[in-house]
Amino acid sequence: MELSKNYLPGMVEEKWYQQWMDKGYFRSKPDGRQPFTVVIPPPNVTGVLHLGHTLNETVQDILVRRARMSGFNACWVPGSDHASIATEAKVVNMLKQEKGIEKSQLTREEFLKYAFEWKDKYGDIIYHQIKKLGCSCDWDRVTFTMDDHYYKAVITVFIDLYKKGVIYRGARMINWDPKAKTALSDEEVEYKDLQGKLYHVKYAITDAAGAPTGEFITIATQRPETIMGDTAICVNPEDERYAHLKGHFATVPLVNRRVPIIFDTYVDKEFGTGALKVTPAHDINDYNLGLKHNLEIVDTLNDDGTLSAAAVVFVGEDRFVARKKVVAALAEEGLLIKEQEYTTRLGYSQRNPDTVVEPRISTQWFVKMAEMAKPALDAVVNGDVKIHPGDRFLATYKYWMENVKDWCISRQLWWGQQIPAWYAPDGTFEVAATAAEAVQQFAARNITITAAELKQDEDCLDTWFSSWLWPMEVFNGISQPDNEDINYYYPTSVLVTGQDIIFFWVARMIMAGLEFKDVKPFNDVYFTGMVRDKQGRKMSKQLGNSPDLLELIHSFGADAVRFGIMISSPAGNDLLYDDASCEQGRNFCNKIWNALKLVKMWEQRQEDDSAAEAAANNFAVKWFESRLNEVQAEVAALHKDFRLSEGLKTLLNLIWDDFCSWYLEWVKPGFEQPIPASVYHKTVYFFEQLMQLLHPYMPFITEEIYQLLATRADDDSLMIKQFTTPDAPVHATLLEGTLAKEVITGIRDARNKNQVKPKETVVLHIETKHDNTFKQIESMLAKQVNASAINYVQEPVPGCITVVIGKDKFYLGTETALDTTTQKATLLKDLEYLKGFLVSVEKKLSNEGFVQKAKPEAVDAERKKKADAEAKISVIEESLKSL
RNA sequence: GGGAGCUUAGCUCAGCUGGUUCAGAGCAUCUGCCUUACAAGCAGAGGGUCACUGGUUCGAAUCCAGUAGCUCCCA
Repeated sequence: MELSKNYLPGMVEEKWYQQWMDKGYFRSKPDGRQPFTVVIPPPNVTGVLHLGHTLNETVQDILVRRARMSGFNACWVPGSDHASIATEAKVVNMLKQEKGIEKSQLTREEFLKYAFEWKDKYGDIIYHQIKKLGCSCDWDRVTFTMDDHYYKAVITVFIDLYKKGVIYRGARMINWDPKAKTALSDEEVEYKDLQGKLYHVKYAITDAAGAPTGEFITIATQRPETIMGDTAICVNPEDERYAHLKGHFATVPLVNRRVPIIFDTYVDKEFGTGALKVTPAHDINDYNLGLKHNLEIVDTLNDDGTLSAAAVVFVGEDRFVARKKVVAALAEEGLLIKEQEYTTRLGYSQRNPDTVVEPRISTQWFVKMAEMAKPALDAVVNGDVKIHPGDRFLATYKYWMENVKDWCISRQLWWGQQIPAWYAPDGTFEVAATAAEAVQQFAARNITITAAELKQDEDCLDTWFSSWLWPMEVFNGISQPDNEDINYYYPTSVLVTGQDIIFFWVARMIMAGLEFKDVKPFNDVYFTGMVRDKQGRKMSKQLGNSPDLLELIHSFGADAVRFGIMISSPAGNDLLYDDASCEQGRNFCNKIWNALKLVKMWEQRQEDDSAAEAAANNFAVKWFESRLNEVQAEVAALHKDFRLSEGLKTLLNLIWDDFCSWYLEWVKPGFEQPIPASVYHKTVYFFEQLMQLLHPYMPFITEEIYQLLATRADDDSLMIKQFTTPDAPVHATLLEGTLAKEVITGIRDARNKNQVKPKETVVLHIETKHDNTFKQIESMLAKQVNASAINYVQEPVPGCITVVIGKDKFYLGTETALDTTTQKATLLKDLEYLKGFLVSVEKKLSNEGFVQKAKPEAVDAERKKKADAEAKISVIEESLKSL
């Protein structure tokens, strides 16, 4: 069979993914084996996968594939998230731009139909991408957070928590997104530093009787447009400037409202003028002050961010337009004292990043968090749930858990699970799965009402209120408790996700798991870093620095992309993505492919082992076997610590350097020469082992090579081939291998430095006390340094290039005219280094503190180093003399 | 303002429980090679006061404290 010049990933990937699917290798069903369960962090159905997902999915696939090859019943559940607010915004936009339809023109049902169409389209794109990447998900288990059973589960959980008193409905200060016109949770608000202005405005004072005193009080505010909602002025009780104003009132400009002057230590005397305008409807701190001092609440904003009728002036104007107008009006009335530059922090909506969030009082549904937080905190603190890497995120997690506030879960949206609360015309309500059940519950309270008279709550639930059930409900753990799957697969093994959703998702999943199943949702959490471009910038559509995954796969191959993303991604650290690392992956594939071509060339050229060649090659085989065993153990250890990037690097070196550059060159027969059969079979075996180790990282090329190396049975696939336990490596052999490499490199360097042409052969004379060591590697040594003959000598050979490696000396007989100066320079440099080294060792040994206090092993080691260095020095000195 | 992390070669990063497996890898650079698997390659080479200042110790890139700069999270 003719093998192509370079590795061509396209066909190979298509072919193997289809075969794996056809064979059902991705599928998992409960059986006697131990499960290894991973649930995908469901991507939002808002768009396509980006490199962050690529990293995530690759990490999961590596873990899952390795587990599957290690005797576990591996199950990776794919799926997607309905992403309530984000998707609804996208659908609303799409309807407006593509069809000219406003959301307000549609009924809820009509809108949801469009939303589901959107979800089908983008869900499919996402799944297609995950497949192209080679992910071994169980596609029979695809779950969407709005599937019927999932919907039901969310409603069940809502009702359950409501009945337990954990969910409540009430008017609270919440974060309002005026663009999406919905409430948000605290976590959905992102703060940005901004240059703003502080306006100093004076309010006229009246006495207790209402008569103007002619005095003014000046306040400083960043938000003059909220003045119309002021219901008090507050000063610090210890502030002497204002002490005389006790019992007085102030007049709110523009609306002439008479408001009390109150005293509270909350106000910072030093800030601004020391006097604070209190607007309980539009600031969380003012709200709290208002509660404390029983202040009136005047809500001057509409839900779209325009001023409401309660504002009296500038009604209907947008809040930012109103600000300008208010400032102008105040200036006109002579009430604006000054404007001052001021750095402030504004909250923006996570999903509508241009929209400034308004603090607003609103009746919403909340989850009490404090109770649930406690066990979830303990689970992580006592190590029941282990976070990787290290404890880096423990402090953050702890802080959030200990200071957690109630979770606003209602959203004024349609795309999501509709809140199962049923209202009677008088406003009283019952929480129940259906209207019929609600009717019964009303009846139990002696209220007779029909289902038709009931109105279901219009709002839907926060997306995260469904996502937090993910590890359970993908196995129907809530909707059908105690089914076979949930009992077998739960808790899941490891969760792989970005550190940015530690609170949104990870923390809440732990709470939900403990609350509803009394069992943590996963044993380990592996946080990946954020993918940035090579300049360290976040990937964003605006910058256009986010590569398209399918295009990357198309130009480099899926394995190369997986390689590229993994090679530079230490756990938890951000990674700077560069196409160059995919190129490196592609080159690696090509290297492996070419090694295959070489080995396949030998297939027809095997000869009986009787030839002396077999024995001569014995060392290479022995050595690589040990190397392989050594690395196999190393990789296993790295995996245990989730150091996947290191694992890949280790395998890259093993394959490229040890296998291709050393081993294959050592066993390579001469041009069109035969190869001993035993060596050939060993080589194929090693190659298979290497492919198996690499398979979790680069599944396609490894399977392809495995299948091409030998004729395989129909059900023989690398994907499901089980790992065997490595033997212990032979230490002495490894050392001999290292020595062989050093000698070869040293001699090659000497050839280079002395400008011996690569094609010119040399005669190699070895002066050593260990002839046997070199005799077993003689033929490969000759091949590697292009020596026509090897002799053993006791004396320096005149007229040769002298090379000293360790305690052995090598003389290269060559036809090239010799220039001893370069040799001398090399030797002198080595000598200088060794002498310096010897001095430092001797210094250590003559230090009494060291000899007395250091561990005896350390002292022995130093003594050995000293002897070693001395021996090497004398060897070099001898050589120098003979030059 | 509170918390966490980072600072090692031109660049991106490894360096676990202090001691030649301790100063390493990959990219980039330089020098030779179109050697019959691979030029997307091969063979070599050069390059670092381990941010700074102290401390602990016989011994510090590694442990501790402080300083500076950067990043992230929270208010």
